[in-house]
Amino acid sequence: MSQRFFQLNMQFTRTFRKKLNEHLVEVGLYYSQWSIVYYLKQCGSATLVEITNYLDVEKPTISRTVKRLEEQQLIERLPSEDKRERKMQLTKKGLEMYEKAYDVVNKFEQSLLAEIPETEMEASFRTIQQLRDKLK
Amino acid sequence: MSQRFFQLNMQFTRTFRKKLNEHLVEVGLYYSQWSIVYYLKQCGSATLVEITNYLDVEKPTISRTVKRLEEQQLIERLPSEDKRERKMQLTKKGLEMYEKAYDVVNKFEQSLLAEIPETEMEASFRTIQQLRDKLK
DNA sequence: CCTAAAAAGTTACCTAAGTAACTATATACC
DNA sequence: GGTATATAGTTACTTAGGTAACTTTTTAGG
Repeated sequence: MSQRFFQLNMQFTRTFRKKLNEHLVEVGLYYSQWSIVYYLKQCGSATLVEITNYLDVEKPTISRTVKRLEEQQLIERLPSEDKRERKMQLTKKGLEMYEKAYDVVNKFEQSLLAEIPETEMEASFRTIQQLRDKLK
Repeated sequence: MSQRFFQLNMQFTRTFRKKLNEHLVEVGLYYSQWSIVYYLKQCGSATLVEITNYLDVEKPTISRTVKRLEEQQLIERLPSEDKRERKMQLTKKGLEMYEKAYDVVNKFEQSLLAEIPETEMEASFRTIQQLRDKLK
């Protein structure tokens, strides 16, 4: 049973990402980009290391995705005292993108959640949280 | 709350794969390879399309991973009537690999599951299963 | 029987995530 | 103040996943 849980969950997240990407095509964003745009909206601005810590993804991966977001002019660099760091924030265009993408993501997630009891979701949330904490 | 569940779960599976890969290094296998070896052990033999359907991963991805497993002589081709298909099975070396990797994976998964109540795990399993079914 | 459609794999090329090794800047310590 | 260490980010290269387009073989329909 335990075996199967992890396998099932790996498969689910793979398909989840795939389907969400299909929906995000219409606004011109990938899920990986969305997760950074989402974070920057919440916190206003952040360095690459801060994004790395929040998403728990390695620096080179973040570096590349941030580069693409900058090329699309969805985010921009902020001046900083520490010359090593790149502090980024959403541009006006990025904020508009956030609004559009939020709708797409939210609609998709809500459609999945319909009919799943809240208590079950809460139990699942706790479980995944505990599992994640153990990994660290 | 729902928002966070998907984000949390994506992050968890990413870290899960990473850590499991670190453990699997000692037997010389990647998680993606393990999932194919595991399936071939369960069903005896399978074509690429059958593996594709079981894992819900696209054909080119499976094709590449199978190629590597064959190069490592962990799996081998079986003769088949349909000249299009490649029916694969574990070699003797592949079976030995299965045993070693099974221990690694099982130990890792059990260590994560310790202290998590069974009822919570069952609820989580049902939830992920329902979510996955909705995606299809 | 012959041709069109379907199915199994492969190839080429895209994004996503990882490690290792590097540069440049900032901090700590003697 | 000068040197060693730590931190931020990048570059090069790996595996993992995806799509689109292709070849080869099989199946279906006329």
